[in-house]
Amino acid sequence: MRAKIADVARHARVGAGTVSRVLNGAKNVSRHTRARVLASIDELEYVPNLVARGLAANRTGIIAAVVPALGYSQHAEVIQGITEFLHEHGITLMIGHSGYDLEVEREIISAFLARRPDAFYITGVDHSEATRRILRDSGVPVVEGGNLTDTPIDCVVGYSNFEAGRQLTHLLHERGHRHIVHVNNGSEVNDRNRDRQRGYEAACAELKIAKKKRVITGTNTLDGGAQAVAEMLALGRPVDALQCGTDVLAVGAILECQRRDIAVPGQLAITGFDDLPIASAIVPSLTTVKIDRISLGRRAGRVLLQRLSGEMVPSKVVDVGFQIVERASTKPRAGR
Amino acid sequence: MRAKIADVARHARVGAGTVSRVLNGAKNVSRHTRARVLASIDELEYVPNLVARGLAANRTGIIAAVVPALGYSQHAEVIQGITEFLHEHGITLMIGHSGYDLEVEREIISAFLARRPDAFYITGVDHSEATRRILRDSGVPVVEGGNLTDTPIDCVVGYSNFEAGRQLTHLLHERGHRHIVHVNNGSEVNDRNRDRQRGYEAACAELKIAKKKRVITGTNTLDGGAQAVAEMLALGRPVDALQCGTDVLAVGAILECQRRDIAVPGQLAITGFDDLPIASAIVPSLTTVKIDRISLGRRAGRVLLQRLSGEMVPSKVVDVGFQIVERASTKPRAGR
DNA sequence: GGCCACATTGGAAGCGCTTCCAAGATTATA
DNA sequence: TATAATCTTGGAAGCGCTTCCAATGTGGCC
Repeated sequence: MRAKIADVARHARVGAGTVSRVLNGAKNVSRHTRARVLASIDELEYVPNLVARGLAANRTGIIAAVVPALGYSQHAEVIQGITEFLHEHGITLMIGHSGYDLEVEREIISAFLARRPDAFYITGVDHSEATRRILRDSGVPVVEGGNLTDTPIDCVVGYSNFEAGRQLTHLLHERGHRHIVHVNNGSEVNDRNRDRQRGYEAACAELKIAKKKRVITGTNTLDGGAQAVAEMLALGRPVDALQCGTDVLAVGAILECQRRDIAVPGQLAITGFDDLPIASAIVPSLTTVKIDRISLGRRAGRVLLQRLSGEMVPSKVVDVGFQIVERASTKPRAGR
Repeated sequence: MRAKIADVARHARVGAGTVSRVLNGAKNVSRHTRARVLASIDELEYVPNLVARGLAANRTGIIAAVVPALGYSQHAEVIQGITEFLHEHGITLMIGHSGYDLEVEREIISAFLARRPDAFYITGVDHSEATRRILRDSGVPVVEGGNLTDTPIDCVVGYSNFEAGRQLTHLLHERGHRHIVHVNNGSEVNDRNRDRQRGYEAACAELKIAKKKRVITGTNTLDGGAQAVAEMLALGRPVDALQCGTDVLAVGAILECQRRDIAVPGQLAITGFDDLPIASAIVPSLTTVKIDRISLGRRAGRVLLQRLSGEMVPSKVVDVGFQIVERASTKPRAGR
């Protein structure tokens, strides 16, 4: 049988309360007693039962995270950042994925709540009213991640997808493009992609360039990107730039252009979003938006920790910024 | 305040034990009582506290998973599969990553054990002796995933990396290649990649083709694949095929060949491993090994569930198989 | 009608910990 | 040295649930 706190107490000839105090780093334990307790813990190979602690202390040391899908490295990286940071603080992550469905998201959050997590991380800033209410009522700190909003449930750590989309369009405009089509992933609509597109639309208005019918692809896949090229050609109007909502779409588009012998960026400039590893390796390399998601995750972890230690968070909204990386897929066309 | 079981009991005019029985689907509760309890649960919006249940029942309903890194979609997909399956059964996943470091893996497992998971999923079949001992001593069911072994800690769900590597080499041989170099990722050595390489070596021996010095790249990245091409050229011997340990390396190699104007598969055939989405989209499309990782995960979840319901598992070793997908990167060279 | 087997139920004990309170030990102060 | 203030400490209560045991109720059977 595993040793329990009473065994340690008996072995060290102290009360259970004292062992608990040693374990939790309370300062009012004499050096001598502490040493004896630590020795006993060592000898008995005692490992505290965190389930029991969770019940007694009403703190589980667990944080619940909900992402749309783990398979996309973007989300996985954020989770990795959060885990890395929190692990150092003895906190464990419980994970679920919603498949981009807000109703599923709500269900998962309800289910997680029964496990009494100390805090929640959820992806994005769009959630059903029920979700917002459940989370608010629970009184648990919540960090939303991956975008910005003025009305977070509690806190938000992200970057402005709107502004990034807007700046990309401006970049294309500066490079001489006037016929820019936006490619969005229709099947996995979410606030991040929606805001990127809104940024594009805002820029079009600012620049007074005609906003082309955007090409909606069925899925956020390489195939979707290829299909977008086909749809663009079918538009029957001149298009000189494709602003894709994700790198996956953009890479799919580049590869399709390779197959169709469309010169990139000569005939068609292409931009992505995410700076996946493939973005810098593909020929031509892809202009895109880079977000350091591991550090976004770590940052979210930090905020989570502050919130649950009761510390006041300096700001409800943490902007980790983004960086536009210009590469070959949008280089100005030589000799024009 | 949240309702607790005693509140429900009082409201339904029954004992707490009866409510518990209703909650846990015990059959010895009269229809009438059950209905009354359910009504009270509904009315009070009672949600059981799973932490307390975990302590009392000595079952937490949590399964711990340890992967090398979440950022690689392969692992994320397995996790997604496990989660999907287990969620339906009210089980939640606790997740950690080891960064391909067996010592870190041990630490994480120790830390997780304090949370009393009902079972463990861990990636791969290579673990430190300490890890194996800790897990054995804990008496918790363990599923190792992603490879096969005759000596699992408990159970294993995977496929034969050895056999896949071996068959790939045979395929290249059938297509007329005799100078095959294996590219492995040196920095993240793990049993899966090691076994793929061993399969290659076994095939070389069987086919009596000279085994070239394998090119070791520093990292499992696109850059690593590009570098492998450089190293291969520096070998100063004829090489007509590159058998890469992962799709990432293979794609990196294809892109480097594009830059260096090496015809694939004309001058050099290339194979990968994993069947990432990019494998079928890239030009030329990549011959690789496909594993349905989501269903591997679901399968692992099923075994986990069987193990912890005490059910006898038909076999300690579950082989989910793999599939070699031949694409353009190894098509026989025309006219020879 | 009496007895037994079985179904149903209430309630106490206990899961392993934290935390509060009160008591005892120690130190500072006069 | 006496007293107050402060540090340590043990131990009980309690976190919200499950589960066991005993008690009650129910019906069948002779």
